[in-house]
Formats: sequence, structure tokens, C-alpha cells
Amino acid sequence: MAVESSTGDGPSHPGLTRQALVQAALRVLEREGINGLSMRKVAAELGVKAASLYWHVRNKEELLDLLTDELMADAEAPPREGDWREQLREYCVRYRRHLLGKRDAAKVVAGRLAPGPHLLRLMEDQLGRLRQAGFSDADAAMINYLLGAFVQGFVLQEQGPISASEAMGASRREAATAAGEQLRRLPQDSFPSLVALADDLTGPSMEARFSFGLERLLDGLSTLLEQGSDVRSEATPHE
Amino acid sequence: MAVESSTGDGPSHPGLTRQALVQAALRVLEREGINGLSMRKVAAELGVKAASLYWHVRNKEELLDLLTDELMADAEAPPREGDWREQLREYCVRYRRHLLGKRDAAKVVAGRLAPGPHLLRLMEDQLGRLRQAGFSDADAAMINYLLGAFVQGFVLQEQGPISASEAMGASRREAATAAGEQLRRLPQDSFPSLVALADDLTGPSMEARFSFGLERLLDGLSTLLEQGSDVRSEATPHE
DNA sequence: ACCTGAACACCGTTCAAGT
DNA sequence: ACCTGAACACCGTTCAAGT
Repeated sequence: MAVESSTGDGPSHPGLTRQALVQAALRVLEREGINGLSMRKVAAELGVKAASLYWHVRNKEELLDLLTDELMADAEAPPREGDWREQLREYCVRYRRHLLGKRDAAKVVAGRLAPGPHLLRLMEDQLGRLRQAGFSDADAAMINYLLGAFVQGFVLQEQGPISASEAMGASRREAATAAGEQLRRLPQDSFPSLVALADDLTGPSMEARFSFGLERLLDGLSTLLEQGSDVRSEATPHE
Repeated sequence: MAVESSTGDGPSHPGLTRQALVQAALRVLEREGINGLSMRKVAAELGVKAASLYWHVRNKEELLDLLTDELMADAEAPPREGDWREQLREYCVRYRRHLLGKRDAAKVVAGRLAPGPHLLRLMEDQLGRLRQAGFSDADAAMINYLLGAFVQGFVLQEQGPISASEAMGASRREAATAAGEQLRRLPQDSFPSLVALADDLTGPSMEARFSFGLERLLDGLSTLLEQGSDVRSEATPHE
């Protein structure tokens, strides 16, 4: 029916390659979310049957591994301005924003530590900055993992369903104030702190919570750097 | 066929209550993991058809909310020994161990912030200790959230699939050394740090990574406490 | 009030068969 | 070498119908 031999250098279907699968998966994810991301829909997106995908990819898990790296494709490292603390902060802030910008990205990425080329690029960059800041090799590696886990874990909470009442109407803010109500109503003699801190617990935005945690973490790294080369790290700071 | 009127104070089926659903879900989770946790299997566990569950529970989401709290039922607060730092450390270590002890617990809990009675009990306890340690109300609330997110996020990475090669044979340790190989093989001029730190990146156990992150976090909280009552917190420390 | 049968609209994966 | 048809063994959820 259609022209099949025209372009000539791809397979008969227009560009059914691993890259094409990943791009199609990305579009389905954006349109339908992680619960709507099925092999059948990815295939349909490419005008093909589900079984065809299994020629290019072992299974859905492998496609998700590829997708995970693709999600990092347009992540950007922060400018090399300010001290190490400023740069690490920017790293985390940007990474969080990046994940929040792609639908259900944290859920796809969560716990998937098969680093593809895009992630490796960012790791290399961050490790370089950490070493230059004076952290030992061992510490730099640990910090790199720690920050990744922190941001991913945090965004996961943020993007996840807050409760069953999420699927229903209830916005985030409404759910929070409702939770506040519920806390204030608790028996005061068994739950004095929860009642007293109801507003403190339910009030802060996710933005504020993230920022609070990040600053504590950075303070902790400052302490580590000031302690300098003790038992753990006899590394020589660069230059 | 079977005796139906014997016990008399439950419904005709033996104990088909919300509690029974949750307990059945817990057993299915332990036996089959989160991917095997279906409404149909929970129903089968109770000798009942899937449709029956929907009389007691709005949908699967609601059952997962209930399950989440049940997973916290036997979590224990640490003894009130040592300073606040020691106690907070124990809190996190125990919470991590608790989650690791239940199959896929982190994946069930992740991002599900509908606090049930069991979680509220622990929150109350921890908030009390934080206030007593001298943290302001606002900080105590923030720290409570931060520690929960940190541990949950961390265990999630730990319990999640490390990659597609996970589903296949490959143990955690094998995957790590394989990843190390891969890093060492990278072109040294584009990825100097990754090549140099290959062992530091892939060597440390999850235990060590968790402990590293936790100590940094606790250091950061120490700094916060030492800064004392600045702009953020004009709260009066208790006694 | 509580449970079932039967259906609807889906899943991931396999595999013989086609081209 | 690459794609399809058809099947297998599943899903969550709804709803009329039973008791």
C-alpha cells in the first residue's frame, strides 16, 4: 500500500530502532503517566504490534532502563560559579526541577541504578568538582551517591500519591489542610506534640522542605570538609 | 456445604473485615512481592472472589494505604538512652532495618503520606524527643519529615532493581563489580574521575552508604542546633 | 448487608508463522 | 532479519443478580 522501498537505509517500518522505542516510550509516559506506559501503547505509538518490540528489547525492564537514561538527556550541570557549596546546591535544585518537569520521572528512575551515558556525563562532572573542592576520593564517591539518592527519594515522595484521596479531587494543598485538621483533632493527652505542631507539620511547601533538608546536608558536608584529612581520608587536595 | 452459622458474630465468611483484608494483603506481599500483589490474589487468600473486596474497600489504592500503616505496626522506637544524636541515629537505623525486613516495603510505602495510627504513634514520639533536644517546633516538624524521606528514599534504592540484569541471575555484589569493570573501561580522557574512582563508586556496601549519609545529616542537625535561636526559630527550648 | 458471575477493557510475554 | 497473529495467563473495576 504505502511506499516501502523509498528511503532504503532503514528497515521497512520507518525507524523501528532502540532509539525510536525509547522516544516513543517517552511520549507515552508524558501523555499517560507511568501507569499508562505499556508495551502495547509504545508499540501503537510506532504503528506496530506489541510483539515486535521484543525483537529490539529483551523485556519491559530493559526498555525502562533505556528510558531512565533518556530522561537524563537534557539535564544540565550548573555553571561553575561560586564555591563548592553553591555549586552542589545548584546541582540538587536543578536535578529536582528536572525530575519534576517530566511526568512521573522519579517513579521511573527510582532505584534504577543502571547508569547510561547521559548520567555518566553528569557524574563525571560532579565528581570532578567534589575532588577539586578538597573531598577525598572515597568521600566524593559517597557524596555523589548520597545526593542522587536524596533528590530522587525526595521527588518520589513529592510526585507520588499523597493518599487514596489523591486519586479523587483534592489538590495537594487541600489534602494538607485536611491533614492539619485531623492532627488538631487528636486526643491531646496521647498526642501532645502532634496537636501542638499540626501547622508546622502540614504547613510547609515541598519547596521549603526540600530546601531545609538540602541545607542540613550541605552543613554536614561542610563539617566533613573542615575535619579535613582524618582517619577516613588522607587524600591530598588538588592544587 | 461448610458450617456457616457456627461462630455467629462475624459475617457468614470467616472474618471478612477490613483488618482481614489488610492481613491477607500482607501475606500476599510477603509471598509474591509487590508485583504479585493483586486484588484477585488477596481475595483468593481469603477464599473469596475479587469483586467482594470492593464492598469493604473503595479500590486498590485504599487497600495499599491501609497496608502501609500495617507495615508500621511492629516498628519500634529506640530506647531513650544517650543524647539526641544517638537517639535519632538509632531511629533511622531501625526504620531502615524495619523496611528492609519486609518484602518490598519501601515500594509500598513510597510517597504514601496518609499517616495511619501506627505511624502517628512514632511521629509523636520522635517529635517529643526533638523538642526536648532543643529544636524549635518548626525545625522539629521539618526534621521529622526529612528523616522519613531520607530513610524511605534510601531503602527504595536499596530494594529496587539495580538494573535489567537484576531480574536475571546476577547478585547485587556481582552487578557492582561488573559496573566497576565498566567504569574502568571508559575513555580516560573524557571520564578521568569515573575511571579513577571506579572502586570508590562501586565498592561501598549499602550499609556503608547509608551510614555515611546519616552521619552527614546528623552533623547538619548539630550545626542547626548550635546556631540556636536565630531568625528562623525564636522558640523557647524546653527546660 | 454482603458476596458472586460475568463481563469489560486491559496487561507482559511467547512463539510459530509469515515475508 | 524483522514483524505479525494468536494465544496464554493474567490484571482492576463494575454491576446486575443472588442470598
